Amino acid sequence: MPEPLAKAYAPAAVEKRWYDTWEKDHLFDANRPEENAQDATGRRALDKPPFVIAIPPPNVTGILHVGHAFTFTIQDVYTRYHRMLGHEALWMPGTDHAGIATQTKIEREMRAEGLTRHDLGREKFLERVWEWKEKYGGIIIQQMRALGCSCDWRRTRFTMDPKYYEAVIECFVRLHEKGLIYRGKRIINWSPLAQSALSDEEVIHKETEGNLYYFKYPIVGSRGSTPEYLTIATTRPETMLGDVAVAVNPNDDRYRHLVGRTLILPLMDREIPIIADDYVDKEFGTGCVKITPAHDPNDFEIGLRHHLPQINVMDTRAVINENGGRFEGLERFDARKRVVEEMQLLGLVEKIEKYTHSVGYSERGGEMVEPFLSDQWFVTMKPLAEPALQVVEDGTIKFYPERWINTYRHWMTNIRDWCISRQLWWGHRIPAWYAETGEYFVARNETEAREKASAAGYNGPLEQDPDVLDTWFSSWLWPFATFGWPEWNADLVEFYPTSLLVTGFEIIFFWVARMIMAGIEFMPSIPLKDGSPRVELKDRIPFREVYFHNIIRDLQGRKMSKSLGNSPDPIDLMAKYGTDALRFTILYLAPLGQDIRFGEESCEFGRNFANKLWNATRFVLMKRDEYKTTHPKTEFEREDTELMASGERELVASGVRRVANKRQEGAAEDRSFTRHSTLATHNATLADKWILSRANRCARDIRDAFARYEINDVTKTLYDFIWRDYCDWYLEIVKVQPASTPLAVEILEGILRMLHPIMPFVTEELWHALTGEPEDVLIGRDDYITPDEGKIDDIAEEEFAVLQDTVEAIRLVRSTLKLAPSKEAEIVIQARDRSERILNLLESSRPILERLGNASSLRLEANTADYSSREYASEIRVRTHIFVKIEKRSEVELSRERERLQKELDRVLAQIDQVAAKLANESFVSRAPQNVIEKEREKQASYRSQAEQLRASIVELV
RNA sequence: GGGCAUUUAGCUCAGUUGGUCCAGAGCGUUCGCUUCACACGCGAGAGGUCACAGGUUCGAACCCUGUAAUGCCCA
Repeated sequence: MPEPLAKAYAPAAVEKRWYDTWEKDHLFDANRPEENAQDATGRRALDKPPFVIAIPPPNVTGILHVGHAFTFTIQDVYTRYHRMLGHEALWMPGTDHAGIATQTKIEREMRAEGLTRHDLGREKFLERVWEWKEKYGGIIIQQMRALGCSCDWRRTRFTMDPKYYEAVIECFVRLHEKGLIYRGKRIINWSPLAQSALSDEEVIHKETEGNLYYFKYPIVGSRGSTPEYLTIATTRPETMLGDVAVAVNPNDDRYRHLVGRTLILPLMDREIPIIADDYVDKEFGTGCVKITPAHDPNDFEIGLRHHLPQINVMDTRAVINENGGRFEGLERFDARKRVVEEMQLLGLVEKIEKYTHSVGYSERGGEMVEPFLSDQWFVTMKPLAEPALQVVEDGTIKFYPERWINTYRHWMTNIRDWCISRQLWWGHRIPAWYAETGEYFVARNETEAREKASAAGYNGPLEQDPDVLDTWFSSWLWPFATFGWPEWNADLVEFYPTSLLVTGFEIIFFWVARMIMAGIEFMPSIPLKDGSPRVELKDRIPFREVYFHNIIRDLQGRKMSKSLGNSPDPIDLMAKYGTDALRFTILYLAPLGQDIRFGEESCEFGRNFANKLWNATRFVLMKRDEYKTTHPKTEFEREDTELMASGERELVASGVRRVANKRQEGAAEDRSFTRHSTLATHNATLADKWILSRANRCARDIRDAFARYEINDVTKTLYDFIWRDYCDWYLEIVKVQPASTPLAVEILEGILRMLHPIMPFVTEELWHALTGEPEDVLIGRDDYITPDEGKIDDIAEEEFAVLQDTVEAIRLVRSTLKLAPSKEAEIVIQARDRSERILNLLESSRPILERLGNASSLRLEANTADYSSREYASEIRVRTHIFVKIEKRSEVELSRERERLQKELDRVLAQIDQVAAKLANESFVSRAPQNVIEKEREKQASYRSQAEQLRASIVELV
């Protein structure tokens, strides 16, 4: 017998114990088809349909924040849900190497020791990174365990694992062979802090206050004594050192005559041409644009069109170099100041205006990005983008919410080439080897490179490109490289494409789009299970559904950030409120496609709910024990005896049959609330039918909400059903209707299963308390509840509503009379309109009315007589009229009663006016559907009689 | 500048294909309760011109148009 439950739920011990048990029992471990494969074609190795989620790998440097807790909870819920639905559920965990973040972290550490990476050299530096990774890289994985994540930890992957590394290199080589990777001198986004190139996606544009400087460039060969000038406008004066031309629009009449002439570039005293180009906006500034091909992407394009030189005036630290003449050695912002000062001294500054414009900043380092001309590697994106757009457009991959298709489409149709080289050491080194001749050879390794070189007639020394690849260039392979691509294996064949991707929309370009491209591009090399080629797009895509969740904000709507200190540590929250509480709260607050406002105190909500569930179970256990002592021959016992006789399974004296290994027994699938017995269906009272109806309605609604990825709806539906229906009403009724105890037990057991994916710990604990199952039988292996829609009973719900309404009316009267709950009262209930049906209904639920209304005597009658308002306080409802007898009432009480009734009367009268107006409206009567009109008529009649009775009562009170 | 969202009770949000629930819940608030699971609780209240202006309709929180505010993405 389990220990009696404590009075309040204390999560800490429970969580640790169950998580350990789950891991020990391999609950999270998906079947390994490669171990079971029958033959080389991997003939169906899984006996269940797979459900697979590949985790968006967190940075190996990361620690868990609330945003992680949110996204991981969603993934865990779906994984556990599908596991219980009978799928081979696999949640594939891992981390990425986070090139820039990790390298800067280590470098910062080394700076404290007065070291730079160059002091160590590449090899030693990488050793140090690996050491660090081994030591601290697992923190977030441990934290995910605390969160309850049911990942298959045996399969944990890291983007720098040797096999994964090979996959990345393979991908590079194949794309290069296909001509989709090229090396070139282009303007890229340069991060002076990281000393590396960034992709367009790693740059954040922010409106920034700055100045627009108007500089005068003297025109060569000006006639007359006064020099002629052309005025250009720029936000980055320092780049003028690298100017090679000034451009005007060819249709600009102001300057047309000057095209072809030259200017003196001040400060540098260089002669530069005036050119005409369509790119120039006549309206902006003066209509004259300085052209600096080495420091602006647009100027770069113009430079190419006009065959202009590219003068790079900065080094990689954004310090002016030897091309900047006497400005050499100045940092970019100092250079800006000096340039402006000197131009002012020369009298060449026309004006300086305040100007707000968009400036790029590094997503990581936060510093201003410098457009920079350098040799980098690029992926040609257009050919990859086309099919990737198609599969989303045609629904082969579904987005939730759907509207993200627009964003996706926009990016895909305006896609630019992807700069994938990074000037770092930590990452996948670019597999290109350079010859002294300047030629280069892309190969899987140095040996292969040498072969290629000698085939090309070169046998001299080779040097590998020092740069590494963008981290995203490895993570775009995640959904298949984690399964061992490019090698064929049964895992890959069984589990790819994955089922669901759960991620934030902020990485839709970084990652989602690119994974789709990579899947389509690379998966054709892996044949399908039956050995046939993987040609169709639906077999090549990396996932079938994408759930974009939004970000978590604080209660003021601000983004969570370390610097604001408004980001609570999930580990603290779990310790304080319980992991289940955190999980439940976050999900409850998370409508699909909307930001979530979250504060630490929000967790009280989930904690209270967990505690409510805990106490409900305590109560049910208590009632069950009572029931068994007073009903020795109960359904429980009967069932147990029968089962024992049949020798089918071990029995527990719990009222809930053991379900362990049920699937293996090939028993008929019954996943409904009443799978354990038929006791719920015979002798069912109204309340029994009602709770069964509500339970199945709840099960149906959450199934639908799961399918729509409206997971907050799932939690809301469960919360309302469990607290409002089951606890508030049904358990109260069990107190007066002990015969309903077995059903209450069954419903509770079903509740625990429905809730388990969301609150895994408390439900596991309570389920064992309820069923008495041994530790190795887990709720997470049991079946999820399947709604029995035949049990959804509208009539029972409608009838029960009358009962609820009547009880609430009694409570209202008692409350306004300030009758203490301990004080019993004489109560009369009349069925209005002499309704036999209502009368019978109330009669059959008499004990409930007596108990919940706390009546010493209860009379039920058709409305034959009115009771004196001076003796009886009353409340009128649509179906019933309630009287509560009062012994002696003061004038104050009488007037309070009168007030309440008057208020009700006013409301009813207003209703009558409304209805009357409708019915008097000829177009309503002639055009509205018959049933709507009918309802209005009924309403009118009902309101009228209510008003009548209210008036009568009031009159008596005066 | 383009696009996507949001705007309902003091706060956070529900509101299903326009017609019942007098527009709901949680938190907060007021009143009353140690009623034999739960004070992390129970019962009863107060509190909303459903952002604004038009339109469609017999009927609009819901559909259409416009405006405003806020947020995000892209340029």
